[in-house]
Amino acid sequence: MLTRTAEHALRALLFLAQQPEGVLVPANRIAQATGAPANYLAKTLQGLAAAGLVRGTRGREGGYGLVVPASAITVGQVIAAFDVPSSADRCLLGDRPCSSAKPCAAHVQWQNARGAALRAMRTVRLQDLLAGVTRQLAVRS
Amino acid sequence: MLTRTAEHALRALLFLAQQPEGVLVPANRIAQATGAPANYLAKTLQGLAAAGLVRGTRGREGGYGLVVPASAITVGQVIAAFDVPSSADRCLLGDRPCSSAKPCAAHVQWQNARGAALRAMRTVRLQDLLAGVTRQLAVRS
DNA sequence: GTTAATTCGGACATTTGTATCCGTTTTCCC
DNA sequence: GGGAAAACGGATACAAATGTCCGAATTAAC
Repeated sequence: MLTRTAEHALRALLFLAQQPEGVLVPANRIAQATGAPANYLAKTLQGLAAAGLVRGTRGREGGYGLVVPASAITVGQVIAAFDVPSSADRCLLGDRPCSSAKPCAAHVQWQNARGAALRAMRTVRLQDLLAGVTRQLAVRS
Repeated sequence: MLTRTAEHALRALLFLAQQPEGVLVPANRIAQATGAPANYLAKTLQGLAAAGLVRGTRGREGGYGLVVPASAITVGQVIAAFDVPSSADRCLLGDRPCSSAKPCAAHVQWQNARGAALRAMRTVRLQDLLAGVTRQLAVRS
């Protein structure tokens, strides 16, 4: 369902979404809070930054923060930020290449099925997952 | 969406579903028809046999055939036959373990979202993907 | 300025998924 | 019974994902 990297990313984003507006959290702290390997999460966060979901600020008192509100980020976006450029879709039936232009007999049905699964992920926003979570107070050490 | 192994498996099953009832097809032939690496597909087919979806018959004139009709196999089953025993679901929020018994705040929402995506795959049967495919005649060399 | 805290970026190590190879066993055909 | 065709099953090789390490570059505090 979720690649491991995307799962780390999702946790990190959910954690950031619980921070008060404008507060930056360093990668180390995020890793500690979400239980992700710190060094790897650092890379993952850079990926999220490249995708425009978070912004990293260097230097002392720096860290990461959401660029976009949690109501505007879907799980589908998070997944999409980490999947490969999608290997030129092979035909479900046999060897030949399969495109919308020259579809195989199963093409449309398969597209529909995949679409339904993706839609399910695209319709869930981070905010939805946080329903019932009381916004965390700003507690800095 | 689909792991590569599951994709091979799905193609193999769809190919078998197009065979006339009772006809066995050797793994080599399936691999050739679906464009999968022959040696690896052999292993994959053993997995499908273990899952009870196909049956392998040894010896000359042997091969693989569906155990269950295409109308009774869902894409979800094929996926499930090849994913890991599902690493004890970690909580979406933070480090602690998360279960239905002691759910985190995001637990229910996340379960629902995953459920919707899985349901989309479970509702697609192989037969649905083969709509519009004329059943292939038995042409043995 | 100097120092500490932080993101950046590359190089490397480890693990897991994918693929290959080869011998063994079973079964049919002659 | 002997040979060929096939599924089994283990050992190994390759590739990609995941995780680790370390030296920059940047920024704020003092």
